[in-house]
Amino acid sequence: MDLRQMRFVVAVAEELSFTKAAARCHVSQPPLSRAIRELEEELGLQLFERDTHSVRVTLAGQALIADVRVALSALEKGVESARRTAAGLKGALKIGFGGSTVYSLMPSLVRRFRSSASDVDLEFSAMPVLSQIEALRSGVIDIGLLRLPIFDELIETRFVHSEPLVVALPEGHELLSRSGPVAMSSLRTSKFITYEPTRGFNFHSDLLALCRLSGFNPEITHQVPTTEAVVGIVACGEGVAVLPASAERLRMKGVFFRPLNAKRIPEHLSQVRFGLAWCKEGAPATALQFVERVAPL
Amino acid sequence: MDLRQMRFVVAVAEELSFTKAAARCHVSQPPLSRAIRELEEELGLQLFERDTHSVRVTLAGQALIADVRVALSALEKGVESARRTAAGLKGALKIGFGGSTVYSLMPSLVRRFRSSASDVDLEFSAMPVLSQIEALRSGVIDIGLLRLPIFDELIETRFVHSEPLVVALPEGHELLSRSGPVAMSSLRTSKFITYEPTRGFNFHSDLLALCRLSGFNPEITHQVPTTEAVVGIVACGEGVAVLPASAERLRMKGVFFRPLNAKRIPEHLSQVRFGLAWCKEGAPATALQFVERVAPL
DNA sequence: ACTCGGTCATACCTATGGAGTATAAGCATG
DNA sequence: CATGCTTATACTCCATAGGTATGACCGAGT
Repeated sequence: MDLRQMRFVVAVAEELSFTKAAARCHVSQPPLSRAIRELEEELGLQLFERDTHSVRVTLAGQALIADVRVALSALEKGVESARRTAAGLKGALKIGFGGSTVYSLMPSLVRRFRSSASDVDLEFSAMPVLSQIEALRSGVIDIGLLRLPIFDELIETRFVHSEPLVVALPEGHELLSRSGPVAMSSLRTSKFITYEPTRGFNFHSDLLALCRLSGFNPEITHQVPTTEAVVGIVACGEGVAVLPASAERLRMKGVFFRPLNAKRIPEHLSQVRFGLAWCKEGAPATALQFVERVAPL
Repeated sequence: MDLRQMRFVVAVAEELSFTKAAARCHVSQPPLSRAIRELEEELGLQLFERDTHSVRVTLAGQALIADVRVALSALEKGVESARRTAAGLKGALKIGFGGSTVYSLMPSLVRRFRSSASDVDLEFSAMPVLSQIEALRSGVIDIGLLRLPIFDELIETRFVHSEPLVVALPEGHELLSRSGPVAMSSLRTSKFITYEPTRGFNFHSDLLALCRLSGFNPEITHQVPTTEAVVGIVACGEGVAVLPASAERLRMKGVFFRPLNAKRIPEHLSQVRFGLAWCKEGAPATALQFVERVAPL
């Protein structure tokens, strides 16, 4: 038995006519007749009862055809499934997210992706940016959601959106008496809480640049890995912090946020850029699909 | 895609080697390599990643192969199913049973058949013998369980077993004072209850022959269609009845059974023969299978 | 009753392509 | 570096799927 015979048999069973079935299968009638006769001989079973004017399906034929239909549709499904897998619309995708991306970037991106690629099984890992880069290289994650820029020759990135900076001030801080943006220079005497300086994650150095631009070197009292930790320590009254605006969503008792006055600060310092990262080589199709669906060029 | 390619793909995925897969498929390696390359080209998808020393299945390949396996096994199942259907081991079988066959013949035959042909859907119809013959000819039933002999040129029969005759006597009948077999001649003065005389069903005429053999003409007071009715009317005290031994299983208040003394009675009259009947032409395979399983020659 | 139109089966030819053998090319392992 | 395994390529042969032409058969319609 081969696929050709399978399709022929199904067509004859549906048309109850060799001629019509042949037309449907885009072959002439004699080859179809012969193919079916050969199949019957191969199986040693009569599948159709036919005389010169009518065709009936035998019980054995019905039994066979029911399963042939199943086989044909499984095949069709398989091809479609393979296509979707190759296209990255089906399969698995491991997403790493870090820093404050969870507050703004991740939910909207994942929702957007899910709505157009519902067959992809997502797996999430919260991890700091540095770990993300290593995780990308080792295949632990396929896509990283993180702060840009990243400098790694094996990693490709794409910008998604940027946020202004805000200043987190502890309850009782003198600057809270005035409303409106806070100038960097007015933080000259404050103590700073910030992220740990890690390779590839440059928020720390950006803070130093910001302060120097305003003519002072910040006094950094604590360096912790996560946004939650930074804001938590600010809440303790230990100091102030400069953070991406989405950190404002972390409503924590004892902490108030003010926009940072961005006048006279170059954009690459006053805006935090977020985006995607993936391996240039060996990234699964789902990752590339994610990139294109979520952040088309 | 054709079946050949499907089998090749599955073999390569399982062996992770073109050479071994080719051996398993009983072809040499080059045709297999080519077939798979052609399939990949046809689908526009890479199914295997291969270098000169190792073969890996791509994600798309895995997706395809999963469904190909389903298709292949559906096909195998279909062929098997068709074979069983053609052989009469699968499908439907309509069984008609009549008279007293339900007391002995039917349960044992059906159990025997079920144990060896569990895929056949049975359908039962209780019907008198005459109706069975017509039902067989019209295809309402495929197999009849009935009293033999049947004389119909389109119907074939096979003997299964025979029973002796018994006499059903109403409570208070004089012959009940003695135990042991009852001679036909001692019923000379009794009134008789018997089956309706119907074409093809010859119990009635057999009773007349029995009585005449003992030198009397029976006085028949009631003629009813079923064994239950005959025994019921005996229970009313309206007369006696001669019945197949299995009728004894009809334990009815006011009725007692005695063996019929079979001495000097020819066997065709003293024994009731039961068996199967089916159409000589056009009987479904399940009916023929039933006959051979249940009453092999 | 007979012709006509439609059906499925048969005969035969052509050409596609599947299978084989021989061989090359590439990468591990010793 | 050589050997031995792998997969890929080149080329030939023939089995067979497909086509055209035709035959056999049956039902419908005149």
